[in-house]
Amino acid sequence: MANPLRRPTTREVAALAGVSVATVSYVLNGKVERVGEQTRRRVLAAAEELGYVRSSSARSLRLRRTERVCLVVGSIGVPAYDQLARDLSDAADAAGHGVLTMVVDSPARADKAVDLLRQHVADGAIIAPSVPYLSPAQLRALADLPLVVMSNAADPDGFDVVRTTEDAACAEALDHLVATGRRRIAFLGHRHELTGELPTERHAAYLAALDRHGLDRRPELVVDGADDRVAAYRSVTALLAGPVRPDAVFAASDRAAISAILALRDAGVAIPDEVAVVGVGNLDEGRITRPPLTTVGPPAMDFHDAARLLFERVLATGERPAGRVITTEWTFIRRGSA
Amino acid sequence: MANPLRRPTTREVAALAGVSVATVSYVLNGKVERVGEQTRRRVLAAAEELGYVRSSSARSLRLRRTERVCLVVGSIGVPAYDQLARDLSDAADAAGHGVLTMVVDSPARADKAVDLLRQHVADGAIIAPSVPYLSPAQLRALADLPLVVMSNAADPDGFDVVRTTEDAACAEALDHLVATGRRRIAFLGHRHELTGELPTERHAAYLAALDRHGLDRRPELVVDGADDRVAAYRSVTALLAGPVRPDAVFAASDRAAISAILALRDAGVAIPDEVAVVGVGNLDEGRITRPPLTTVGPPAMDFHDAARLLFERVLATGERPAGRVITTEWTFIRRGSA
DNA sequence: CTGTTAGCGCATTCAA
DNA sequence: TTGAATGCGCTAACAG
Repeated sequence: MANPLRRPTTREVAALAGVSVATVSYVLNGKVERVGEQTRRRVLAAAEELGYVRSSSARSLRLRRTERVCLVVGSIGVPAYDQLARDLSDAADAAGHGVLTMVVDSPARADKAVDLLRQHVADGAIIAPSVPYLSPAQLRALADLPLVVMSNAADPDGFDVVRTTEDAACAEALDHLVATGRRRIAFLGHRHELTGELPTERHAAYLAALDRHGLDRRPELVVDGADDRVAAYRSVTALLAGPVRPDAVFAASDRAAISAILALRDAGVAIPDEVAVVGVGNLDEGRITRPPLTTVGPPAMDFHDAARLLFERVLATGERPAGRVITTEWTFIRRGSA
Repeated sequence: MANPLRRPTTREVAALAGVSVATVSYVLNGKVERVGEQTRRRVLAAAEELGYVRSSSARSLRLRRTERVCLVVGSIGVPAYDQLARDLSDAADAAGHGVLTMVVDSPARADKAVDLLRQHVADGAIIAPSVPYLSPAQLRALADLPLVVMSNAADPDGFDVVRTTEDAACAEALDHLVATGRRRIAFLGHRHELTGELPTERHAAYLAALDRHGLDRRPELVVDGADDRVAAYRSVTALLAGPVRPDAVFAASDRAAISAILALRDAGVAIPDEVAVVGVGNLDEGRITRPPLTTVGPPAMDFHDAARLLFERVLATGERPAGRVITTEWTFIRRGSA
């Protein structure tokens, strides 16, 4: 198969430098106290000359750790993940670790990701929010690995959990819609929310709010679009031409909510007078829409806590910490669109 | 450091099944012809009972390959990368490989990525388009590894290159702007384009077009925003209030161009009559703006070719293929905004 | 059909 | 301060 490209080994470096492999290892790992300055320089020169690069497999095998962590996301192209990746990378840099990202966008990929993680491709992992397709059983299968799960659906079980109060915040947003007279509230969901296989909070919050206020559940008002700006735009446009004209749109993502605003404006619908719009996520982008987007989310995108939890686990030397829970406060953020 | 979680090994599985480690290996690797059905089942049962998972380090060390490939991107949150990740994952699935993604969003991260790649964390890699911070020298340092570089700035040198004709397409777009009477064309660039450290085609195409048509280069018309929708919106808004009011905006990304359209509309500026807008990338999202976005890009997002090149290299058994070049046709796509 | 054995490249103990 | 020897867990050649 793969061209097994031969790379120089410590043995060859040792030979060239006229020392033993042990000495090479000491030099390469900065055990300065164990080797003389002369030797050190000779080894470094030899390594340089041969273009030596250490083998991560051999090193990980010997060390029983990879010095890498993994970020598991549901898709690339989600703005919030960007910040998560940055915050995790910062923490990883500080710990001298690398960061690998895995994209899980189908059940098959979830299996593959779990396999790789169990095979110890990294020393720990953060499961980003809203990675569907990863079942509780799969999470449990990973519990040997230092793990931080960002989900409200998970309970700590050998791993840490980072939660949000989005449930309550969504409820508050929906209550607000009803309190301001909205009766035909549309829901713009993620694809996996609409198939009904995977339960999700935002859809559940929507249904609960309807029930709580005695409003009818109208299936024709529940449409697709939260993962895809174009789909969201089209869904809302279609809604306006449909049999039940909504007087509010509750979108499961800010991206979808922003598309909804564009669609409504293009259709000449007044926001929020005729149709109110609420998103979820508190993207910065919501500040530049007209009207500015009313949403539900954290006050600021900040994932340092999650990263910290992960590295506390990854670097833990003795007993593993018990499963911890951190809760990030989400609130209803009222701007102009509702 | 890391809790070196002890996992069962083939040896233990072998002991429990009452066979040798070789037999376990045969069973686990599907060498059906080498082992009897009875034994096979016993081994599988033992592995199951112990919760055996193979060690990727040990396996990679022995095999001299990881059965993983790497996707190197400049940031998460770029819509085009989404499709690239999908196309690469499809090819990887077919080859039984895993996909790891690395985010390179600073020179330091570029170094780290190059290190990991050289340490053979994967059997090959695709460098996505517009990953700045990766120097030609670093690319050369990686040339031992099967590599596909998506860049117009690179020449094949032990690796394959996937190019686009965006140069010509940008030129055509800019010529069109000038031909339709635009004289004060603003440029909305990526941050790394504006610092001047890293040359980029789109900025170069912009400057070349100005020169070609004898238009003044006006530094105040060159602004930031191509990486960030909010920044783009603000840049354009600021431009409208500035000393030199543009009559066209050439944005280095469609995301920025879309923000430009929003900003112009919010300011009551007619598009394209008063100000024309052109983006780069041909995102689907450009179809839902008002007016629809005029852009430069490929007819469709499709990265199968790049993925194919990579796996041809990764799976190549004999001689490595010489560096190949594939060129993707980009065109000027005229819709409503210019 | 199954077992024995020799490394893959590296870090580390123990002697010198 | 340095070197020789050992083994991390796995696969594959060879022997039986």
